[in-house]
Amino acid sequence: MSPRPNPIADDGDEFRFCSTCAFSAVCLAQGYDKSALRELHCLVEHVGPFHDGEHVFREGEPFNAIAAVRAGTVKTYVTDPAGREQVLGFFLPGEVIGLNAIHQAKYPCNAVALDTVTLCRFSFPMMATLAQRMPGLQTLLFRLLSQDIGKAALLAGDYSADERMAAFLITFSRRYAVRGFSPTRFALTMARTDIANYLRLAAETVSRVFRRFQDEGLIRVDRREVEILDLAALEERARCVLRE
Amino acid sequence: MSPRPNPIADDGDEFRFCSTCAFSAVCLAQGYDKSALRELHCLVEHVGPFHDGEHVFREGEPFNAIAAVRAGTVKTYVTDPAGREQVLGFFLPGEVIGLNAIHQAKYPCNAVALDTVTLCRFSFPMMATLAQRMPGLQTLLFRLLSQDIGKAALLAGDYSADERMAAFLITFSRRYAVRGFSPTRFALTMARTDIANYLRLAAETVSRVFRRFQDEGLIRVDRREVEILDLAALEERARCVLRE
DNA sequence: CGCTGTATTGATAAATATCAACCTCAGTGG
DNA sequence: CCACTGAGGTTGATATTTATCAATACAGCG
Repeated sequence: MSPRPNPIADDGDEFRFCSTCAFSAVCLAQGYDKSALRELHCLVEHVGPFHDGEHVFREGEPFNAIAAVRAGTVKTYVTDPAGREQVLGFFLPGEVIGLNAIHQAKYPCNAVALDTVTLCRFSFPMMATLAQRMPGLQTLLFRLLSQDIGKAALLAGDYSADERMAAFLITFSRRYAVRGFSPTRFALTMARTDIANYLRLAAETVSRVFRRFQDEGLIRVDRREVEILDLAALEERARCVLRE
Repeated sequence: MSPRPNPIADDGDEFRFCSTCAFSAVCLAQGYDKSALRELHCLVEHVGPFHDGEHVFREGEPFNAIAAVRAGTVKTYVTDPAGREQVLGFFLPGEVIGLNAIHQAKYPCNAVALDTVTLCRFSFPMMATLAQRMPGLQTLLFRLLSQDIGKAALLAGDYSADERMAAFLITFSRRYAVRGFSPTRFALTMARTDIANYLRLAAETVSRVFRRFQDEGLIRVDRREVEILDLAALEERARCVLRE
């Protein structure tokens, strides 16, 4: 799919989580004993791989588990009654999908693999029960949920195509950086149409903004490979979206 | 402020929550005994009134409590580095504000009263602790948080001015209806500029769409009073946003 | 009454979408 | 090995939506 290997979280084992996983810090940081650790591990089920285009879940399916992306990229989207697709988000290794399904007890959107995806699936009912006894886990869940409210609101604002594109690139840069990958050089795993749809732009506009950014020396784009040449300048453009 | 009295939730007492409050159902539905009920009540602090334009909290302030709106309307918004305001949402009686602050332990946005607002404030740390022993409360919190992720994503999509305005009116209609008020006749408590900003439109566009809807017989608008004349037709226009 | 802030209306401008053509690359199969 | 093919991407010309600017209306209030 992409010219360089996809970022992949290192696999966990019986006593360690995958290092990039959102849940990895819970036990250790809180100083839980081995039995609590093991209990949490019991909830984890490694699933996949899902291949490019395969669905992880579909809108309306009963919800029973959230999942941390272990490798690959997941796209979530909905389709309106007229069949128009609306991309809701992209999820990289270490990020959690399915949190928006708790409310209705069924998935409110579709989730599809953009490349080869593996997941760590956690039974949500069991996790909630365990969270009763593990304040740290409960706190983590509250935080993850709260964080997603903010994320969803980020790009909802009224910003120009340039501002949204810059913010898009910066968030990916940072999300890769957190997981130990280069913040200035990465491969976008999604098509231009997906980026466009996510940012409420036409695919042609995405092309044009990429070109403009390249002509201005901000980035270098080759197919889906992106190199950020002037991170500071790009951040400056994204400032109003990211509010810094 | 508005020509008719604002919707107000009936006050709770030591043993009952305000009837429209999101938290009212927790105890009774779960069959908790009086002591648990009293514990939850101990967390509640009635605050306000806040008057039109007064801030309930401001961006960056330390977070320690979520609050259910008891009366009035709260607007949340952020301002970007250039000083441009971005309205994030409006909160009616029974709805909960502050959920997006858990993540960073400080409020990520401003909250301001649009009319006379009273709140029931709940200490979040205490609530989280109590939720350890009350599965129903934990579940409610998870649900409220999850729900807000979806709400934030609703209007983030790429829809026309008409579609967004229709969806805006329909959601208010339904939210009032849930609280026992007329779904077809209500007063908008916010200015046109706020509606416009929230929907990523110019205030002039809001005026024009209102006029068009009125000319088409969908609604009747007089200042901030709205009457929905053809609910079905309006819902039809909002369908793609609400996905029904 | 006249002021002030909010809302409406009309004319024009700007941003972005749409349409159409073309390019490029990775497969694919002769 | 190489032409064919098709999906994804780019580019240019034009259309459309919505914003912006400017003027006016209108209610609320001292």
